[in-house]
Amino acid sequence: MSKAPEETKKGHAYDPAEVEDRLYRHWLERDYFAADPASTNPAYTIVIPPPNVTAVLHLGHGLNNTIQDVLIRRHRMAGHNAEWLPGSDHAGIATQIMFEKQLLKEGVNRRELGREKFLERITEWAYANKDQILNQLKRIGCSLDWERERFTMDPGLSKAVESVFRHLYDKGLIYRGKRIVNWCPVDRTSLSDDEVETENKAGHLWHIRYKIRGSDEYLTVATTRPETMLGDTALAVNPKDSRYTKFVGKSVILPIVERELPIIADTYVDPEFGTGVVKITPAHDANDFEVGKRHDLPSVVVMNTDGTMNEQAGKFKGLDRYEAREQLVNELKQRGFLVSIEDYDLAVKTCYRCKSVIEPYLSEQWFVKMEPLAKPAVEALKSGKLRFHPEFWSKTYLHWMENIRDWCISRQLWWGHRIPVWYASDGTMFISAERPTAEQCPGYDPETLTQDPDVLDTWFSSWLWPFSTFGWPEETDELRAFYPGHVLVTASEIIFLWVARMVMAGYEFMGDCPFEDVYIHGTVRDAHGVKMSKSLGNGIDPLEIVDQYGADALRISLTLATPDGQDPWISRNTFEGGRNFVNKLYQVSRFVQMRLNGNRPVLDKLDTNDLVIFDRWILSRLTRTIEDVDRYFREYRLAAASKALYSFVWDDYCSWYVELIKPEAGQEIRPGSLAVATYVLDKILRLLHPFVPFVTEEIHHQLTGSNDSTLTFGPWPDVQEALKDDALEASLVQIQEVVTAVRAMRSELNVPPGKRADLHIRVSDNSLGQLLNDHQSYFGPLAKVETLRVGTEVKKPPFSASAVIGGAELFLPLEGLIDIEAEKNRLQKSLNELRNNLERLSKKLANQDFLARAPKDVIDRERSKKDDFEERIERLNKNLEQIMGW
RNA sequence: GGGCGGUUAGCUCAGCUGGUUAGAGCACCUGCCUUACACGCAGGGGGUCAAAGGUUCGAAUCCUUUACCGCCCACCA
Repeated sequence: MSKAPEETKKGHAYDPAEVEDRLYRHWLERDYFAADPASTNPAYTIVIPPPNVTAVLHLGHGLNNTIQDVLIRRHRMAGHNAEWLPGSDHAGIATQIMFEKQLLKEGVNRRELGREKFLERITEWAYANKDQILNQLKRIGCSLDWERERFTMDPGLSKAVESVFRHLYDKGLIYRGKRIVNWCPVDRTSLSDDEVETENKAGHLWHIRYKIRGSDEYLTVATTRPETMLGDTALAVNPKDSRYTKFVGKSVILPIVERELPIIADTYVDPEFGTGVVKITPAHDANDFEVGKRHDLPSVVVMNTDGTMNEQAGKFKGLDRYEAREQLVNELKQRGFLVSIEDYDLAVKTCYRCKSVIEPYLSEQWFVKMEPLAKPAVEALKSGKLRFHPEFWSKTYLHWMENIRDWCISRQLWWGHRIPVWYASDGTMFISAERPTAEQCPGYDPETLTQDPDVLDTWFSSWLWPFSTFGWPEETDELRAFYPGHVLVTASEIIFLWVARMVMAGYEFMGDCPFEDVYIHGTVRDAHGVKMSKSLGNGIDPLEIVDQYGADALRISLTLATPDGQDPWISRNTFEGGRNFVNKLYQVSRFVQMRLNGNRPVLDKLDTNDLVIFDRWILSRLTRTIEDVDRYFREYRLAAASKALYSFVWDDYCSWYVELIKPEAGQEIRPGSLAVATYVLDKILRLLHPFVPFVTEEIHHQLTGSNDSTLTFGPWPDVQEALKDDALEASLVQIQEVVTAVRAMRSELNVPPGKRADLHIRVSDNSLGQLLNDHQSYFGPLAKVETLRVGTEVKKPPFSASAVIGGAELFLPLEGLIDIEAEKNRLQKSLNELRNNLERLSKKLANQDFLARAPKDVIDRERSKKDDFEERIERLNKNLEQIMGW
C-alpha cells in the first residue's frame, strides 16, 4: 500500500519549484549565458530553430530545446565560448490566418481594415506572442544568449532578405513567370510544393465523351475534376496508341461549351490508364501546362482566386468549384455526354495550414532557380563536411537535393517581407525594399512606381537565419566569431523546408556550410503512438509538467525516453521516472552532506593514498562512465548518455557504493571513503548538469557553501586512465554476488527482516576466500550477516539453507526458521536452470566443427563455463539430498 | 509506385563491428516506513527476440523474401 509523502514520518522530497525559479534568475543576473565574440575560447554555436510566433510551447519544443540546451551546456562546461542564439519566426501564412480569425471574431475583415492598419495590429500581436513563447523556454532552463534575441522581421534581418533577393536577381537566379502553382482558395495564396500535403481520398472518375467534328464518332476521356473541362484546349492520346492514331490532327467539340479542340499526340499520355484519351487543361493542371507549352496550346483560366468559377465558365460563373462540378455533371448526363462514373481513390493535395483542397492554378509568381544552389549543398554531404545524425537522414536530404525543383517564393499575403520589386507602368522593374530614389530609377518618376503587392515565403528569411542573426550583410564581430555554427537540432519534418535551404544559403552567401552536424530527433507522440497536436487535443503541456514535476524532471525524462532517431511515445507517467531520479540524486547528496557534518569538502583533488577496494571500485566505474558519456555525446546519442548516468548514479553509486561505505549505527564514516564519495558526487553533478541543470547547481551551491561558484563553466570531468581497474571491478562483482545470493535466500525463505544470521562460505580457491575474508565487515549491513566464516574446508552447518555461486557455496544456518519445502523448491529450481544450461553447453562442446573452427578463447571460455556448471550442479545435488533427509 | 525507419517481457525501450544464463524503466507479485530517499529498499514472476529461408562451428545481431506498423517522396488524367 503506497502512502502519500506527507503521511510518512520523514519525507524530505526535493521541491523543484522554488529552486528552479531562483536559480534561473540567478544565472541571468550573472550573465552566464552570454557569449563574447572577443573570447579566445573556441566558439561553439547553435542557432535555435525559431519557433513560430503563433505557437505556445508544446512538448516538441520541449524536446527540441532540451537537446540543444544539453549540448550547449556541455560545451560551455568544456571551455567553449558557447553561443545559443534565441529568436522566433514570423511564420507568414500561419500567423496571418490565425490573426485574421481573431479579427473576424471582432467582426473585422482584413480588407476592410486595410494593409497598413492590418500590419500594425498583427505586428503588435506577433510581438506579444513571441515574448510569451521565448519566456516559456526560460521555464525549462534553456541557457540562451538573450541579449542576441532575433526575430525574422527585425530590421536587420529584413535587410538581409532584401540583399539576398537582389543578389539572386542580379545573378539570374530569381525570375518571374507564369506557372501552375499550388493555390489555396481559402487562404488565397500560392504555396510551395513543400507546403502541400497529399491525402488519399475517395473520389470518382467521370467518363465524358467528346464528339469528333464532322463524324458521329466520340472520344471518351476520364477525369477526376470535370469542372476543369471548361478550360480544355485539346485532347491528347499517346502517339503509339493504335486505337487513336487515326484521330490525331482532327478535332472534337467540347461539350456544352461547344469549343473546337484539336486532338494531339503526346507521350505523356499513358495508354493503359483510363480510356487512353486525356483532356488537356493547361491553366489548371501542371502536366497539361507542360503539354500545352509543347503544342502551343492556349490556356483558359476558368476560376477565380477564391475557387469560384469566372466568366470563362459561362453559365457556371460565380459558382463554387464543387457546385459547378455538380451542375456540370448533371447537365452532361442529361445531354448524353456522361458515359459512366467510376469510383476512384485519388491523391488529393491539401494546404498544410488550412487543409483545404489545393487548386493547380496558373498565375504569375516569383521563383528561385535552385539547381545551381544545390550543387555545393550536395557536395557538402558527399564530402563528409555535413553529417546527419542518425546518418540515414542524409539519403532523404540527398534525394531532395538531386531532384530539386524551382522554389516559388511569392505569397499572396500581407504579413511578411514585401517583395522588394517596384514596377513602372511599362513593366520595367527595380529592386528595392523602399520606394526607389530618383537615381535608382533613371528616366522614371519614383512616385509613379508601384511595389509588388505580394510578400516572400517565410522560409526566404529563415534560410538566412544562421548568419542574418549575427548581422549579415554587415561584416560584424559576431559573424566572424559565431559563423559557421556547429550543430543544428531539429525534427525531420523540416529537412527540406529549412535545413537543406540553410545549407544552400550558407554556401551561396557565406561561402561555407552553416553547421557540420544535423541532429534529427523524433516527433513526440502520445501513449498510443499518435502525433501530439493541438487539434487532436492529445498534447501534454510541458509547463504543466514543469509545475508538477520540475523542469529537470521534464528534461531528463525526455532525453531518457527519446530513442535515437525514432519517435518517442510519451505519457504523463513518463515524467515520474525523471522526477524520481532527480529526487534520488538530491537525497544522496543529503546523505553525503549529513556525513560531512558541516565540513567543507575538497572537490577537485583526490587523495589516492587512503583508498579501500570499494573506493577504487567506484572511481573505476566513474571513469568508465565518463568515457561512455563522452562517446555518446560524440555520437549524438543523448538517450544512451543519460541512461549511462542514470544507472551509474542509481545502481553503482547509491545502491552499492553508498551502502558499502555506510558505517554501523553510531559510527563515523571512514574519512577516505567520505572524501571519495564527495569527489564522485561532484563529478556526477558535472556530468548531469547539462541534463538537469537546476538540481545539480543547487547541490553544488550547498556543497561549496557559495552561490558564487557555478557548474556552468565546468570543468567537465576528464578521464583518468589510472583509475580504471578491470580486476578490481571483477572482484566487486564476486562480492556483489555473495550479497545478492544471501539476500535472495533470506527473502525466498521468508526470514524475518530483522533477524541476523551467520554465514558460512565454502570457497573452492583461496583467493576468493581471501577477498571475502578481507571485507567481511561489509556483509553485516548489506546482507544482515552476524558472523562470517570463510574457507575451503568450511562444513555445511545442520539445518541451513544453501546457495551455490561461481566458486563458492553459501550456507545460512536457520534452525527453526527455515521453511523446508521452500528451500527444496529453491534448490530444485536453480538445479533445473543449471541443467538446461549444461545440456546446451555440452552439445556445443561435443560439436567437432565448433572445436575445429571457433577461436580458442571462445572454446576455453565455454569449457570453463561447463566446468563451473558441473561443479555447481554437483553441490546443489548434495545439498538437496541432504534436505530430503530432514 | 519509389524510398526510409520499426517489429526484443503486459507497456516504452537497450542490446556497438555475430560467441551474454537476452537486459533496463514502468506495470505486476512478496516482504520491509532499515536515521539520504516509500518519488524508497530488498527479493520475485514474466520473452520460441514478427515469420520463413539462407550464410556460419555459432544468429536477437549478417543476407534474402514475406507480413504488419509508421514516416517521406511521386504529374498517372
